[in-house]
Formats: sequence, C-alpha cells, structure tokens
Amino acid sequence: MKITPTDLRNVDVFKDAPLEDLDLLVEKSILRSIEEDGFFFFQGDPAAYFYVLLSGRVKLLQSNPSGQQVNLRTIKGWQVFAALGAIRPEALYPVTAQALEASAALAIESSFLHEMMQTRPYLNFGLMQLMTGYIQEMQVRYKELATERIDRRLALTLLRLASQIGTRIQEDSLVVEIPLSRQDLAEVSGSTMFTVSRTLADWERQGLIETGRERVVIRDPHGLVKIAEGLEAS
Amino acid sequence: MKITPTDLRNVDVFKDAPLEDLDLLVEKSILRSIEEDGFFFFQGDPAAYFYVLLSGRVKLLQSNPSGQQVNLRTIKGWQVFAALGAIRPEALYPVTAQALEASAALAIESSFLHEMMQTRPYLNFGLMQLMTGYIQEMQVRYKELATERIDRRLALTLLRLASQIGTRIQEDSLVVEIPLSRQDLAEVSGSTMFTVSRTLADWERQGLIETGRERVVIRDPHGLVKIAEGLEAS
DNA sequence: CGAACAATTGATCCTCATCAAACCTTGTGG
DNA sequence: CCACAAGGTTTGATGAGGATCAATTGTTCG
Repeated sequence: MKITPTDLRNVDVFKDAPLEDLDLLVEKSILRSIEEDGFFFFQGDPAAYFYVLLSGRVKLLQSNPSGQQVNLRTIKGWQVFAALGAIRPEALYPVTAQALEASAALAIESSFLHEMMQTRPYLNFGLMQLMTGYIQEMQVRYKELATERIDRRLALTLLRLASQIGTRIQEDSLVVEIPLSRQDLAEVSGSTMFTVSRTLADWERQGLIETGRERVVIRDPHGLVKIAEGLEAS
Repeated sequence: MKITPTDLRNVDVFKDAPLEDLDLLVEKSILRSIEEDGFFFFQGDPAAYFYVLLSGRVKLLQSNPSGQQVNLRTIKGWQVFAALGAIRPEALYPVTAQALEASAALAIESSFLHEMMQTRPYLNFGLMQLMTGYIQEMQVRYKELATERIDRRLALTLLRLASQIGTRIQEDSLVVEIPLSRQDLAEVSGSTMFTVSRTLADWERQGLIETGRERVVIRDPHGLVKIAEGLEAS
C-alpha cells in the first residue's frame, strides 16, 4: 500500500498540518500489516508507537484478571489510536489493540510525535479534541452501564456504533450496517453473547433490525431510539 | 479567602507556569463559594468557566433520564475541574458539579484559558496529562463495571478513592478515611445504598474497615486488595 | 429533646448470567 | 461441487446476584 502525504489530510488530527509536516510524518512512519485476529500491541507494552489505521478494523480492549474482555473502542480507516503514548512517552499502552479483520496501519514513533508537539499548536489542539471526545464518550457509557438495563444499553450501543463504524447500505437512507459478532456486541455493551442474541432476535421480529452472521443492519433507527429512551417496551 | 499567585503552584496544571501567568490568572479569576449540596454548574450549561477548587469537596455527576445519578469523579482542594470547556469554548458541560460540603473555587473564563493555551506549551502539556489520566481511569472503571461483581468493585472503588480523596488518619500509617455516604459510594461503584451497606458491614465484621455516618475508614488496605483481586471470598 | 436524615436489616422478586445442546453459515479440501 | 469441519448463533432451563421495598434503628444537630 502506498501512502502519499496528502492522504494524511483524511486524518482529523492532521487536517490543519502544513504539507512539510505531512512529508515528515510519512517519511518517519512504518507500515504495519496485521492479519485477522492479530495484535498491534498488548496492554502493558511500552507505548512506542502511535498509529493511523489505513484499512481494516481494530478493536481496543481491556481484559480482567479472569480473561473476560471489554471492547472500549473500535477503530476504522483514517482514525488514529494509541495517541496516549505521545503525551507520556514513557507510558505503557493501557489497552490491547486487536485486528477484527486484516488491517494495515501507519506506525509513527511516539517520541517523534512528542517532539513535533512542542512546536505545533495545531497538533496539540487536534489531540485534545480527540481526548475530550473520548472522555465524554466513556463518561456516558459508564453512566449507561451503571444505570440502564441491557436492552436500552444495547440500543444505545448500536446507535453509537452506527455513527462510529457503521456503513450506510443504500445512498440516502438511514439503513446502516454494523459488522460485529454477537460476542463483540456483548463486549461493547457489557453483557453476554446469549442476552445480545435474544434481544436482537426480538428486535428483528419487530422489524427494527436485520441480523446475520457477524452483522447487524439497522432498519429503523428511530425505533431503536425509542427503546433507548424507554418509550417503548422491549 | 485570599489567594496569592504562588498558591496556584499547588495546582498540577500550573506547576510550571511563570509567575506573570499566575498573576494574570488570579487577576482574571472570580471566587465562587457554594454551600453544601449547592451546584457550581449543571450538565448542559455553556462551559463558560474553568475551576480550581480551593476548599471543600465537589462531585462531578451525570444522571440518567429517570434521575438516577452516577458519580464520575470527586474533586478535592487544588484540583481543577471543568477543564474540557477550555478546549472547546463553545462546549456545554458534560457533567453536573455539586458541592459535597461548603466549597470555594476560583473560576477562570474558559475563553481566557483557551487564549493562554495558544502561546503556553506548558499549559497544553499539563492539560493533556490530566486528560490522559481521566481517560485511563474511566476505561479501567468501565472494565470493572462490565466484568466484576459488586464486592470486588466496591473494594477497588474504596482503594481508588483512598488515593484520590482519602486523608491519612495517623501519620505513618496506611489507615485512610473516606468521607462519603453509602449513597455516594453506591453512585461511584455502580450499585445501591443497600448493597453497599451490607457489604461494608461484612468487611467491618472482618476488621478490614471501620464505618460511620458518611465515613469509611480503611484499616487493612492489603485485605481489601485481596478481595479486589478475588483471592479472598467476601 | 425531637426532627431530619443516614444506615441497617429482612423479605421478596426480577433481570440476566450460566450451562448445555442443537442449529446455522461459511469456507475449505477432496 | 459437495461434504464436512469450524466456529458463530440460537434457544431452553436453571439459578444466583443484587435491586427493590418496607420497616426499624442509629446519628447528628438545632
């Protein structure tokens, strides 16, 4: 895969970067390709690199002592991940990054980005925007997990995932596809495969969604919103 | 209450600030005093100010549509809150800030801080450190809430709170006091007053902690760690 | 001392996790 | 191109962990 400097303009954090910076970044970067189910890095590894995902999908996860996993975020093309390492170069990755499908990413040394930040205000701002977004999302998800029943949480999860990694199936329609397995959805919403399966089956009967192997299609987002807000029994 | 510029050196984000910046901040700031149970701001208000807490304790919370509350963070003296507004001046507060006891805070206009950030790298770095810390903590708490039983979560919560807002009761000892009610602890750990009460009563019988009205004293942190890690039945 | 409010304790119930077994889908190799 | 293996999904039965509700007890402060 060939990356030209201007490709990096697709990346939010670099959208205001001068061309010479983009040149530098491309020059200093390494291309890493990871097969399906492979890992970019593990929780606890030194945070040596910062990544820009070029193709595929990557999930950021944590697991608890008994091996149960939680999906904290799913990354798609032109999104960055492992940005925390750039802030504290001596840091360790707080999450594990696993490819959901064959993926390729640009790896940039954390220390190099850290250096650039000293003299590029646009970089600081971009990263802060990113981080405030993360904080707010995690706060909302925490609140949901602490206070809502699984059906509402799952509805909220699907809606959030639709906007983050969903792909519109037809032009000019709200119908969105989310390419995740029941297990994945359970790990995002804080539940189990079984409960997710049952709930989705219910919604499919109601015509709200369509399900398939490792796939959910949202037919009626508005209906899901009603469930999420508790206006409709589930 | 009188604040001198050098007092601001106690604030992590300002520890590397030159004296003239501290002067500016003090000059530009307003002192706000809030009585117990009063509010600094509500979720959804325009994020006009950034705060440095001088005295008292403040909790940052979100509530769900049915009014159930979640405590996302408790702030004590010389910690800052509402920093997100400084990044995006048009933003709304994503949380509500309520005083747990009579409190006083320095309020600094978000737009002013935002301006300062343009030319002060130390500020950017300080705020990023703060934000990465928030992200990591929220990720860990999310994982715990999604995967651990309430007894472990409560143990982890107590240990975390001890380091964040606990006060050592005797010099040279690990005995720490946490000044929160059962209800508060429930809202931090994602549970209910009743379950928290029962669990704490259990631990008191085992000699791990001591409880009182709106107060928990950790006598045996190591014992709590064992529960948190699941090495000990609860 | 009494009012207000925090904490406790018991009884009950409900949501959802767990386990087991069968079923479906996809891709591969003969 | 079919058959089979692998792995994702469904479904039912069961039970446990906590939430909820109600009533009582304890603590603090005016």
